[in-house]
Amino acid sequence: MLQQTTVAAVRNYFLRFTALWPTVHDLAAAPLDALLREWAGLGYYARARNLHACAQAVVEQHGGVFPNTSAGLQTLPGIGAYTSAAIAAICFDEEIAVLDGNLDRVLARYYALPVPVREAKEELRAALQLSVPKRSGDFAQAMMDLGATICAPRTASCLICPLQPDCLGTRTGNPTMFPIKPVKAERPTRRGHAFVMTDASGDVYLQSRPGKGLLAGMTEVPTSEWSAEPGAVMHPVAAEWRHRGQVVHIFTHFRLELEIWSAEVMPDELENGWWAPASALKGEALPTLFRKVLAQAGLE
DNA sequence: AAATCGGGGAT
DNA sequence: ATCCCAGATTT
Repeated sequence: MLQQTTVAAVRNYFLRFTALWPTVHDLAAAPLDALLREWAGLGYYARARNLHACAQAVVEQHGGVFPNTSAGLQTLPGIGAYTSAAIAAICFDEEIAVLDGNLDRVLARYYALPVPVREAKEELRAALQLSVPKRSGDFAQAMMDLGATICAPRTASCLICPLQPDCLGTRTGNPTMFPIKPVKAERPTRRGHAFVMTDASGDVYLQSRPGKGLLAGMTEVPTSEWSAEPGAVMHPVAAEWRHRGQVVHIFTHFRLELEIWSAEVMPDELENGWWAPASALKGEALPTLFRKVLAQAGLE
């Protein structure tokens, strides 16, 4: 859950998940749909699929016991270079370097790294590995906390930093210029229409998104294609459509502007999805985008 | 190597 | 408005 996500955002999700599924066996036995519903709103939904696949791999291929080495852990779905090293160091005292986003920044400053971190990741890892002590888990967490507090993204409190006086970034007089950021492509805008349909009793028409790609497997209301130029409105069924304004949503690599339409329709004209009472929307696997859409249409 | 994949808190 | 978060996987 914490991959690219702050503790504040994760907190309640973690508490909910561990209450619902206290053991790896519980998680492996749960239906994926249940995980996606509980994950809704947290983002990066591939993580929920990976978590489920990981639990099943641990149960089915490792007898319900996690591997106790970084190499073994990294074979599991969703557990990559950082997470495998973090678990191995913190849980099993493996003397391995743990690099998260904080360490990228701390090390880029410490070495006054003249290139973006991505171009020197393995060199940084090798350099940090030389400093890993016996208490590797404590060291990993201490270094991450140093990055989160003293060597923070916009503020470098060099006067109280224990890495002095060796930090080359501090010696440059401008440590916060590191890490050097790669030139970022500007975020394009995509536009489309979203259609919120209710039946005579007020139930809302929902459907599932495809199993791959953006918001894979999550719940949505029907939309048009999303494209650079706003297409003409093609309502899914004939009805008295009302324009309910616009929803703007920012994804990692594009900005989305959806025109919101609502109407009461005849239920038998729709087939692929299902009808949900407004009171049940809370429990659906609706990502934040579609919760915004429903709110804009006057539901939720 | 580059692109994909969410959402929100801090500034 | 911008940055970036206890990154992983696919292309």
